[in-house]
Amino acid sequence: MNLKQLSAHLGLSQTTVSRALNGYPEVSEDTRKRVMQAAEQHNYRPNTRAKALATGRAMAIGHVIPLSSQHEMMNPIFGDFISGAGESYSQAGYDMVLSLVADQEQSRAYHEMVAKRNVDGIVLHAPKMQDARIPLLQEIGLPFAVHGRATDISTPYSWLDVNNTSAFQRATDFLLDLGHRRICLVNGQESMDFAFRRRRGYEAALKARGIPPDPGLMFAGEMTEVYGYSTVRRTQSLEDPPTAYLVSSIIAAFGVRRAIEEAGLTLGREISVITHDDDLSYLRNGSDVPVFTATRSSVREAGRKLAQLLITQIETPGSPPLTELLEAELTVGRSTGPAPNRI
Amino acid sequence: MNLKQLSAHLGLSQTTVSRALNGYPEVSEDTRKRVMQAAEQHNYRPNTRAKALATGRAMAIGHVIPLSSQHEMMNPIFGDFISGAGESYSQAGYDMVLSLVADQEQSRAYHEMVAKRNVDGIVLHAPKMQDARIPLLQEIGLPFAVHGRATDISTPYSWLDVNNTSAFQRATDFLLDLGHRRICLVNGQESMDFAFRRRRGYEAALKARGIPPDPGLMFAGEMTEVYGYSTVRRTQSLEDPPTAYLVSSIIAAFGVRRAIEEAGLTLGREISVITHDDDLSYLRNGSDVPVFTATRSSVREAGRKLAQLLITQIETPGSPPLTELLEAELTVGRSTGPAPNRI
DNA sequence: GGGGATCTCCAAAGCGCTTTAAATTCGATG
DNA sequence: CATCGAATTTAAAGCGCTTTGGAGATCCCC
Repeated sequence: MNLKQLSAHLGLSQTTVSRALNGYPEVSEDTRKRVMQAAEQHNYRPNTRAKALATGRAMAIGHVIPLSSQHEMMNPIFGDFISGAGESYSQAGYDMVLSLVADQEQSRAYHEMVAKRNVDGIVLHAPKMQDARIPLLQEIGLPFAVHGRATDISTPYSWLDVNNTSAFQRATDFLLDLGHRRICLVNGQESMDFAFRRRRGYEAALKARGIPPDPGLMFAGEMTEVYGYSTVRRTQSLEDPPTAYLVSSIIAAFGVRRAIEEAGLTLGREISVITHDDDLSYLRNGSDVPVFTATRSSVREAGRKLAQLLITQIETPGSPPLTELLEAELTVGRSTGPAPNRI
Repeated sequence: MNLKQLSAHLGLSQTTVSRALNGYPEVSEDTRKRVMQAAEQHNYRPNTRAKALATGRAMAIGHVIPLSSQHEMMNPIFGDFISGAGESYSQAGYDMVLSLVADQEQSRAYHEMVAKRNVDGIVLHAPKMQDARIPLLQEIGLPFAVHGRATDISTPYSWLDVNNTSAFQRATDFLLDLGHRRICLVNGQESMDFAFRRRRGYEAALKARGIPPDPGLMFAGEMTEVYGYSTVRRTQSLEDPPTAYLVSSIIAAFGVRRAIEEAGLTLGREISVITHDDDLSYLRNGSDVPVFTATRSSVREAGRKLAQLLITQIETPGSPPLTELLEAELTVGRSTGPAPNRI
C-alpha cells in the first residue's frame, strides 16, 4: 500500500493525504480523521526511501566504529551505549546505522557517508586526545557529536562526557582521606582521552596533598581481568607496595580482587579498591550492596543523552555546538577502608 | 555533486554515466574510463536514497534488539557479534541498521520495517525455544536469518548456530572421563533456546553413563559474576557437593573461580571448571595458556558468517533457507583435573 | 449580490537515481 | 552508394513521496 493507492482508495489527491498524515493545517479535521483511519486500517507507512529523497532528510544517524581499536571500543560498554542511544532514536523516529570501518579508511568512510547521504548526523566514539576525525567532520560539515572529548582540540564541537578528571580526583581524595598514601592507578590505554583525564584527576589529588605521583604506581593497558590481576601481583611484590588501587573498569577490578584474595588479603581491610563503574546491565556491581566502592556513571544514560543532543543539533540548523558534562557519583561499597598502619 | 551535474560536466547523458559506473556492457571502454575518472576526481557517490528508491533495494540489513531482554541480549556478546556482521556487510556494500524495540512492540516493529522498506533483510537475535517472531517474519515474507535456533519451530528458516548440545555433551564427557560424577550445571536462562540445548547435552552425557541428572545441581539464571559466585557457595555447602562445574559464560566463570578460591580450594585440583567461551575480544580466556578449560566458539565469527548467509539469501531470491551449524572446540586449560578421591 | 478572505483541495514539479525504448553513429557489406 | 546491423548513446518514464502554486468552495460584509 503506497500513497497513490491510499489516496485513490479515499478519492483524494496525494497532496491532501500526505498533508493529513503529516499534520499540516490546510486540511479539514473531517478528512484528516478519514485519512488517518484508512491509513491505520491498511497499515500504511510512507516508504522511507521516497520520503528521504523528497525531504532531503534521511532520518538516520550513523555510528562509525573504528575496527582497529576493537578491543578498546567494541568493548563491554558498547552494547549499553548503543542501547541507550537507540531508545532516544526510536522515540524521535530515527534509525541508527552502524558502520564498522578499518582505521585507515576512516576518512574515506566519512566522505562516503556524506556523499551517499544516508545519515543526517554522526556519533563519534572513543576519541583520542587529538583526534583527526573531529576536524575532518567539521570540514565536511555533517552534524556530529562525540562521546567523550579530545583534549587537544580547541575548536568547538558537540560532545557529552563524564567528568573523568573530577571523578578520579574525588576517588583519590577519598582514598587519601582514609589514610592511603601509596595508591596505584590501573588505567586504560592512555591514547584514549578519557584515560588521560583520569590520570590527571588522580595526579591532581595527590599533588594537592603534596604527594608526588610515583610513575611506578601508574599503569595503562587494555582493561581485561588478567590486566588487573597481574598489575596487583606485580605491585604487591614491590618493597613498598600500594595499599589502594584505583581501577578504570569493573572487569579489571575483578582481576584486582582476585589477586588480592589470592594473596590472602581482604578487600577493604589490608587493601582498598575503587573502580570506575559504567553501570553496565550485565556487569552489576554486586546485587544489593555494591561490592566495590565506585565512581559510577551509567553509560546507557550517556547514550540516551548524547543521541538526544545530536538530534537537537540536527533539527535546529545553525545552532552552536552543544555540550554536556556528566558528574560521576561516588558510591561507597565494601572494598574500601582505612589504610592499615604499617610500622 | 550528483549524477546530473556529473554527466553535464562530461557532456554525456545520465543514462550513459549511470551505466558506465554500474558496469553495464553497452558502453564503450573509452567513455567508461573517462566517467570513472571524473567520478573519482569529483568524489561522486550515488545518493543512497535515490538509488534505493529506483532499484527497490535498500542495501541495508536490520537487526532488531528486544529491549526487555536487554540483560540477556544487550550483553557481552552483542558487540562482538555486531562487529563480525559489520565486516561482512561493509564488504558487500550493505549498511547495518539497528532497532531497539520494546518487547510488546516487536510485531509492530517488523510490520513497520517491511512497510517502510528501509531494510532488505533482518537478523533475529536471541531466539526463544518457541519464538513468535519467526512465524511472523515468515508470514511477512521479508528475508531473515536467526542467530541460534528455535527448538519448537519446525518450518524451515535460515539460521546459524553453535552446536550447543554437542559442545556441552563433550564437555560433560570430558569431566566424566576425569572421574567427576557430581557435575553442576551453571546455565543461562532456559527460556533462551541455547540454554535449553546446553542442558540437553549435559543430561545426555550423564545418562549415557547411567548417571541420573540431579535437579539440585542444575541452575539457570542471568550470567553474571555474582550468579557464578553464589551458585558455588550454595552448592559447596551441600552434603555431597559437586566436584566440577560446567558454566555457560566466562563472566559467570569468574564468579565461580572466585568462590572456589575463596573457599581455599584450587581450580583444577579439588574442583574442576569448564566454561563456554564466546571468544570475546575484551574477555580473553587468559593471555597465553587458557585459564579455563572451555568449549570455545567465536561469536564474532558467527556474526561474520550469519551476515554472509543472509546476504546470499537476499541476493538469490527464491533460494531455500540456508543453515549452518558451527562446532565448538574444546580447549583444555588449567581449570580441569582428575576428580579427587573421596572416601 | 459582488468582492475579497478563508478554507479545502488538487495538479504537477521535483528529489537523484535506474531502466526501457528509441535514436544515432559508423563500419562493413553487397 | 544505399543499406543493414552492431555498437553507442540518449530521452523520458518511473520509483513514492513532499511541496509549490493555484483553483474551487464557502463565508462574511457592505
